[in-house]
Amino acid sequence: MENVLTGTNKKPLRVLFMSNIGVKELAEIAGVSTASVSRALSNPNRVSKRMRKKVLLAAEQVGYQPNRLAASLRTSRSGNIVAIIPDISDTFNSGVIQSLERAAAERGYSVLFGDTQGIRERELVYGNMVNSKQADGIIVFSHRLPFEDELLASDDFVLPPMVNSCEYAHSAFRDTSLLPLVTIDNVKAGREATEHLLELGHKDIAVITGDIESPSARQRLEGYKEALSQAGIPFRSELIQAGDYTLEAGVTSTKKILLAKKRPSAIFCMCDESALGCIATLREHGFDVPRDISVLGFDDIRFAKYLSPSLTTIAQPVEEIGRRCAEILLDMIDGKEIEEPQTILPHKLMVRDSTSAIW
Amino acid sequence: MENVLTGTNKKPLRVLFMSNIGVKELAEIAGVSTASVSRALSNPNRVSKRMRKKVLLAAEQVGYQPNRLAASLRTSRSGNIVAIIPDISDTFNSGVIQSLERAAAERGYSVLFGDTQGIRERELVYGNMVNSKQADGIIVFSHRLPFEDELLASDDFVLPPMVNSCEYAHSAFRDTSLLPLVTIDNVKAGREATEHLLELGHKDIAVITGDIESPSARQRLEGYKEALSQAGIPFRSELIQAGDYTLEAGVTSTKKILLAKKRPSAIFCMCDESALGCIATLREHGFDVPRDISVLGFDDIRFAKYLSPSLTTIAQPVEEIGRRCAEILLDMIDGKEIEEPQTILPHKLMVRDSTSAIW
DNA sequence: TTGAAAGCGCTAACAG
DNA sequence: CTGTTAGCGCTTTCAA
Repeated sequence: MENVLTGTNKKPLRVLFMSNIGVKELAEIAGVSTASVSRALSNPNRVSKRMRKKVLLAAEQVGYQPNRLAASLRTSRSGNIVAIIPDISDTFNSGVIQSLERAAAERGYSVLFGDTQGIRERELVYGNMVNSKQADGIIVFSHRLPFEDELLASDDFVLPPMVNSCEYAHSAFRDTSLLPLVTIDNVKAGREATEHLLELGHKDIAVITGDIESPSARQRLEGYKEALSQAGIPFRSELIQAGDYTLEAGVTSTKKILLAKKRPSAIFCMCDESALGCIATLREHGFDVPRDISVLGFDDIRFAKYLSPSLTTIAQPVEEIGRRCAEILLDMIDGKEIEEPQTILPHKLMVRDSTSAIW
Repeated sequence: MENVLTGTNKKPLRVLFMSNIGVKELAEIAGVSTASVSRALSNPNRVSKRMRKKVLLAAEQVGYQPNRLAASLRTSRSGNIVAIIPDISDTFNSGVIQSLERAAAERGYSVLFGDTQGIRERELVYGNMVNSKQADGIIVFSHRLPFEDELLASDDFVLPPMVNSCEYAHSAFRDTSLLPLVTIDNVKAGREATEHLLELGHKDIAVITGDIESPSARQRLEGYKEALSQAGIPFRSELIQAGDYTLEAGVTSTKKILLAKKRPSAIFCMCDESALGCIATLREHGFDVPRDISVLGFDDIRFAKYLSPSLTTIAQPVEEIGRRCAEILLDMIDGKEIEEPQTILPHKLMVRDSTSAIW
């Protein structure tokens, strides 16, 4: 199985993808030991300059490609992290993912991504990748821990390096208060969104929530209540529609809202995609936004400002959320102590054309 | 380093994440050989029922988790494929990715994704993951092969399992005619899009193209020319604006179009995101769509129909594209012969509200 | 600073 | 059908 690189010049029957040379062959070619090859390549400053040069040159010449699987097996570091995401095609998520991936790449890590569609089974599959050594850590985009309850309840089970993105994971079987997370102040954001509408003179403000199981949605609703209460306006539960952070929820919830006896003059949607569905539905039913009904979104997704009308919304620092998640997770993997588990990033109300004064 | 599982009952100083038991320990516990353990777990039908039962039970009891890295090293199958994508937050791409990932998961594969931002460097990094055995195959979303030209030019280098998604990769150094790809008939789609506008009475039809380097954009333009020529309308290059399949290109190209002496009555955008930017810009300049100018998109992204106006566009079978890409790639990895490298899927013109008759 | 050698955890001959 | 054993390609003691 010798080939051109080792001197034998007869054409091999079939050259596989690239020269399939390992440390051993490379060491032979360079005339050094495998240990030196490994060191020269992975710990360049632990060998002499000459050695380094010799090895690097040989590696270059034969197009040596280290087998990272073997290295991982030996070092028990896979160099992968896994991102567990309910829906990767969601515009807000994909923005976070993008910066996440970039930040991870900068530190030499790749991102495996698992789109779970919210299916428990699939969460478990991806959560298990750390067990099976395919990944060194996990970024969770949902509020559920990707492990069997049985496992979570066990004392023998310690959570692997893990970071929560934009959510507060909780479990009946495990204290998650120390789980690092990167998010915004959702209560405050919900309050500010509502205050904006109140300032415009709206009193009947409907809400299309995110997944009501999710702490982020509950917190935003909390903020809504706070703002209402501060303005002396009673909370009316019939104005609240349970959604799930999707475009479709925006559509169906809006239809329900339109059936109510007293129509609200404004709708606070807990994500921009829902707002998009909401506006489309309102238009379909003959209502103009914002003239007849104001709509306020959440996230400030990439094209919120290009919609018609451009969307008033709460901007989340997508890029920074992703980056911080990666940084914290990689720090954990490196064994660093995380001083402050909760990273609360600033949000910002973006006032555009989908909201207007009621008179 | 014995622990509870092996009988010693003193609490270990620190229990690592899960019982760190390997085939060897498991074999001992089950009272069989490591080979049998491996077989029972990976090739259940190659062992007796009793053996299977015994091993599975023991594995269950101790919470055995196979180290997939080790298995991969041994079998030289990583179980990963890598998707090389210019921009993962692009709505069309993320739709394809989603189904791709699902289809891969069904066959036991995970998807590593690399967002390249169109940067050559990063393409090479991800392309190299097959060399380093981290992935078994590649799905390329761009028209560039993710390998150094030097490598491509070399006879010793054979392409790894690879599939092109929605594009025709080409290289000056390598014949890519046999590279499997999954796409639609872009020429025909471009023609049909244009014909739709012609039928509505439009004669001055501007185009905002995709990346002009990309075959898909060229083909769509080809179709545009064909339709024009068939209608006896001369092609005018000043109507063509070079874009790059982004929202921002839609904005800037539209501004340029509006500066022209003779304003077109319709604009054909080669992707929906560009169309979104186009429409927003037209509106900003006081033009109503479709009354003043018709706009036609491409892709039929998830929310095209919810935009205002809802977007007339060419629908691509996103779900099927992703699935087919995965299937073909995995077949290649499994060594199956691919009978037909080109998979051309049907597209469909979706007529909505952003286009209308000129009179 | 370098080399020899052990072994990460698994699978796959091969032999029984 | 089951067990013994030899590695996959790398890193990392340990000794020189």
